Amino acid sequence: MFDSFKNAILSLIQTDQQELDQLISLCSFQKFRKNDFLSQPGKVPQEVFFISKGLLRVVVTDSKGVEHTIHFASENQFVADYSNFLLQQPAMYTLQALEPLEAVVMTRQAIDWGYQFMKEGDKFGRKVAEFYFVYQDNRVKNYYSRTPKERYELMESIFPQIHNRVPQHMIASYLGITPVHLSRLKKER
Amino acid sequence: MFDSFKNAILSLIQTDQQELDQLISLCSFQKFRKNDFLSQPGKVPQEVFFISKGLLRVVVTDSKGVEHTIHFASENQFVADYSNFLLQQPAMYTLQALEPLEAVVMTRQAIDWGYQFMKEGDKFGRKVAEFYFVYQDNRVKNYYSRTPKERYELMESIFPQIHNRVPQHMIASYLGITPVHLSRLKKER
DNA sequence: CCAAAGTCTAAACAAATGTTATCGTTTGGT
DNA sequence: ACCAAACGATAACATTTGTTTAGACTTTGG
Repeated sequence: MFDSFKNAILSLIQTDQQELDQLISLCSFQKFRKNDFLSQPGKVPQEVFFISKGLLRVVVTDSKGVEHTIHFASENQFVADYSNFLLQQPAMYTLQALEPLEAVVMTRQAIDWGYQFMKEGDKFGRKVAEFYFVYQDNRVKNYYSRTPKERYELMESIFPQIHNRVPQHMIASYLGITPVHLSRLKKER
Repeated sequence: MFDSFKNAILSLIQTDQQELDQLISLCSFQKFRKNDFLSQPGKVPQEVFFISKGLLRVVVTDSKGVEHTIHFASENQFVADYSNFLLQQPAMYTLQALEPLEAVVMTRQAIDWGYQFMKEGDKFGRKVAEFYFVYQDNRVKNYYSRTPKERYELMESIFPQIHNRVPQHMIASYLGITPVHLSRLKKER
């Protein structure tokens, strides 16, 4: 149940079975149905999810109530409203399962315990933060320097399978355009 | 010369004079004139800068040769092509001084030394990565959920002084619009 | 198995944003 | 102090992207 979670940790730091078991004893395992919400805006995030199976999207809702799908996350990825988890401020992101989903739930206590007591706890946190910084930095870079059409082609080359897993209007949203416009771009190509 | 650098570290972790002095012995101090480049695309970044005085911009150049100003950084901030520093890949960012600038230069060796030998080295790296993750996450969030006009007003409220320090075409670029359009938005307001 | 909801495409039109060119003004170098 | 370059505003026009609506097709749930 926690195997892929353990492997993810082991790929980033050196640890031992005892540390891992103690960490896992502070975590839980949770299943979600399609369309379920893992978390919603308003309350301060108290957990980070590690997806062992399934797919979800991260949504931000603007001041006019329009939803923007800004991330997809699937197997073997950590996901949360990590900014507001760190800042201990009310969440702004909605996390919604797009497929039946299974996730390890790391609570704030588990994470704090890891930083305090695991030999390479801080290194683990550093690696995760670095990984997601790089991810976000790429997003920013691409948003500035690529047209929607280029972003679409980039996404196609990186995620050839995503079309089969999520509706196109979410992909359009992810690309920062409307579904109608995405349809147009696909035709033009 | 290294005072603000020391304070920045002390605000994130606990350390002692000896650790700090050893770290600083691995760093250098460098001055740049206005318009000088701190780093340019192509070579693998080997340093992270800490700005003690002045202002710079971070630029990404797209496939058509168009420059996009994607960040400004000033006093008491760390700055680098951090993604490619971490990935050890050729830089994509240009760092250019917009004012006479003074910076502490942390080399890769200094940083690796810190992670290996400072008691809270990894924690420091974690805090920095977390800080910049939050910053980038905000950028992404705002880019998705705010119009250029809203981003302009947001920037005005956060950086009321930036107009006096950088030309408007760089601000327009930062907002993701053309200078002509920014001029229009300012008029409409 | 059917009805309802969701999905994709398409067309016509509207709004936002980009492009180019011009003109004063400011700035920087000598 | 002078001149060339950079800068910011503006207008006219072009292009991109959004909005609305409609229709065909698929999926879903009872």
